[in-house]
Amino acid sequence: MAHVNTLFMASSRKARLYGGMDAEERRTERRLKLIDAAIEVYGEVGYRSATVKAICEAAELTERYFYESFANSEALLIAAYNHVVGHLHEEMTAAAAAAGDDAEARLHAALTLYFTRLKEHPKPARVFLLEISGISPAVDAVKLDAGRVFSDILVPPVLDAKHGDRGAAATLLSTGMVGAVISIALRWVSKQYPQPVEDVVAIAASFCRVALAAADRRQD
Amino acid sequence: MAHVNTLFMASSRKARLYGGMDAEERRTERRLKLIDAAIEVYGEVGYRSATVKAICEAAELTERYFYESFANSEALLIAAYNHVVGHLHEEMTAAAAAAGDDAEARLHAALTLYFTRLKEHPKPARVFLLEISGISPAVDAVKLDAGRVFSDILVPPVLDAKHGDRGAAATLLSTGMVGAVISIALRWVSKQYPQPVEDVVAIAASFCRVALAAADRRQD
DNA sequence: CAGAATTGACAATCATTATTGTCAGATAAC
DNA sequence: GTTATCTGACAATAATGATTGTCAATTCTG
Repeated sequence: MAHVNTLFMASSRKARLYGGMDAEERRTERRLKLIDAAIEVYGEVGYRSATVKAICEAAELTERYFYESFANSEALLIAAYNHVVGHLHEEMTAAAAAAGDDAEARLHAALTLYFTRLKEHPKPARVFLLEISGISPAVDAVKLDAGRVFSDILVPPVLDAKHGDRGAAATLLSTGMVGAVISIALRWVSKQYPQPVEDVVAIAASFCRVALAAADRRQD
Repeated sequence: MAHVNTLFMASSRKARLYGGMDAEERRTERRLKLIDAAIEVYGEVGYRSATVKAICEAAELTERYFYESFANSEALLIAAYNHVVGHLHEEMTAAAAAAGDDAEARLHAALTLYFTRLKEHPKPARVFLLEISGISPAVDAVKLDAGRVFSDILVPPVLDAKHGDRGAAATLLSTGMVGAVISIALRWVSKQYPQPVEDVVAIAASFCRVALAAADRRQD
């Protein structure tokens, strides 16, 4: 941000063009290239062994641009994670919506999309299943948040009428459900997809049904 | 090992006593002190920020003795993990055995012991729930192994008569079950035990029942 | 007590990588 | 073509912590 020419920002005139893009476009392009490179490199060697230098080389950019877009390594990990997971969650939501109103059918559709994408893209899969664990409190918080979204897509929450909030038991139920699904995914991915998608979906769904049934009971 | 006086090892004569202990006793005592100190320090600041120096200070030993007992930091983490988890598994097995023959009752007893210990010992709990994730392939393998043992205690495996092995689906089921229980434990611990033990046990058990039911079906 | 083994304190080395800084060459605007 | 801006390569700095080495003090044996 410090690099932007603040002198001319206020005027309506665009910044100087390079390769047909103005300054801001170039910056966001570089940012995206770094995120893609990060996913690639994390997928190869893991976050912990991924040096800033290696990521920059993969992105065909120099360290200078790394620090233009990210405060530090961890910020890039978080950005990459949100990039991958945000997109996946959008797709899952769409798949669930397309499956109609039946909770079972929606669950099945969302899970099928999830495991299908996991199989199609092993490297991003690695990023958000493996690399994200135990880095720092900040990263943990991001992961926790994503878990909540994931859970809400699979089994839409039933709000406690009294408190306008979900109860403590419901929180543990979705935690368990997400933990089960992620663990299954993790093993499936790291064993290089031994079972067909449908089989894995069926097993994952059986754990989701625990939360689903509890939600139904709470509805009454 | 290189420090042991090999010249006199072969003879039946004990090594020189210090503080009433012979050389080997002193070594294993130091090793244990290091493991205890590691659990303490990991519990305070986390594995990642735990320096060798800090652990040695907590153990009231110097770095020299660290490298006498462990090749590196990671080796100590693994030893500490196995120490904690091994003991816990023994207790769980005993609790299950004491509960008789009913699968449900055994499951309930094992889970109750598990969550009770978690609450009694927050620091060791941290070590094997949090600190163990994503350190290295070697550590992951240790964790995977412990997961298998944990699963077998909760829901004893039904072996496939044909292959003398559990099927692929059964593996994913136990993975999911363990993932659910661990995730629930993780959140419960990190939120400082908001619910009573029985409630948490009940929720965890509902996920275990998925695997239990599947095992029963396979039995027929 | 004399001598050997053992211990504790601490310095020295070594390795790794993030982060900042410099500068020459490339590119666009006028 | 000239100048200001932007870019890429790479060096310099800094910080951290693991690992090894040294040496004097302590504790045992005979």
